[in-house]
Amino acid sequence: MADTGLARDLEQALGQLLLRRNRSALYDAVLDSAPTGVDRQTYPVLSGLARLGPQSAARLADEVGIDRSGASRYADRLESAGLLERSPDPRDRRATLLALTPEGHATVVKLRDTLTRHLAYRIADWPDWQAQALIDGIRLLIDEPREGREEQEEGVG
Amino acid sequence: MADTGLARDLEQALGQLLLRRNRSALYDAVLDSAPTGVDRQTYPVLSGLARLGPQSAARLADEVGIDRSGASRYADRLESAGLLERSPDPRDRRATLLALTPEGHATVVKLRDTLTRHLAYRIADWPDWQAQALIDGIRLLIDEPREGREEQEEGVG
DNA sequence: GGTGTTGCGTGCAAGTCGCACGCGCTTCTC
DNA sequence: GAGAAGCGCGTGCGACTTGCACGCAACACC
Repeated sequence: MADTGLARDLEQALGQLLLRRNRSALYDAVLDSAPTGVDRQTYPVLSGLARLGPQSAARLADEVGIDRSGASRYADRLESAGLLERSPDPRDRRATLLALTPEGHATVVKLRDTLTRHLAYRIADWPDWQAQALIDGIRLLIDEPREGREEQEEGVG
Repeated sequence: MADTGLARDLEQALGQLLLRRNRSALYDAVLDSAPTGVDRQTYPVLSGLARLGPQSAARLADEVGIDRSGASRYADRLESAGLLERSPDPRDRRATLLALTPEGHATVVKLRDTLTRHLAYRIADWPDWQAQALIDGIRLLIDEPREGREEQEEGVG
């Protein structure tokens, strides 16, 4: 069982990781070369949609952690960039389903591949167990806080 | 040596962790109960100052990853909240040193302790090696991108 | 059929972010 | 030493983001 010294170290490390500088270092280079319509704001929406599949704006906003209004606006951008399509939900004509177009899907795949390559380069010298432990640790860390939720689909787009 | 499958998993896990929702889950509860002047924007400045010791606004902004103007403005807030003091640098009268007041220092310590307690609770069931591997992994991940930099002081406030 | 609820998209105000400017100080050059 | 060039700081400003609140359309319940 982990003691408080470890917790303190983790707090420090996590704090560093979440600093804007380091978040940017991990993502900006990739996103700066992203196609029109994709940027720091819209990428999470795009990526979340790939993860969840066609979804309502509200559900998507909740997944990403932004306001519904933001999700709607960013969907506008992605839509005019041809990466996303709105279609009425056949089951509920109030609802609008947001779905990636083939181009949108291809974009997500390409961006993810680029990110993956960057990361692969960065962890190239690590032993496998170290990388695996990092992955497991992160997953443990972000799975727990979801105590309020039940459904836990993890479909990869 | 880590292969690309691991990199892909890591990309997915990291992406999730950096989502606004999860970042918020880790920090918002603590920051919402923070004293006047401390919020999502000013906390990194406060914390960075504790880490680096008295520093110029420019250096601090670089550390946190925001613009100098932002650092200056957030310093204003922290200053009027009594958590930070500006003093002219005796070596260079252009420069202004930002330094925590005793109250500021106490605030950082308190907030860090709270964060640490939250994390300790969250990792309570983990085996030590898992927590340690997560910490090491994060540190490896954020140390590498600093290739452009030389100095690497790690003083804890 | 009527009433309350839900999902959506937009208007709006507050806040954030980064560029660019002007001012004071330092450093360099002669 | 005196002038010029460079640097650090704080602020004005415009573009953008963010979340609340509203109105509209559609559903659900009685």
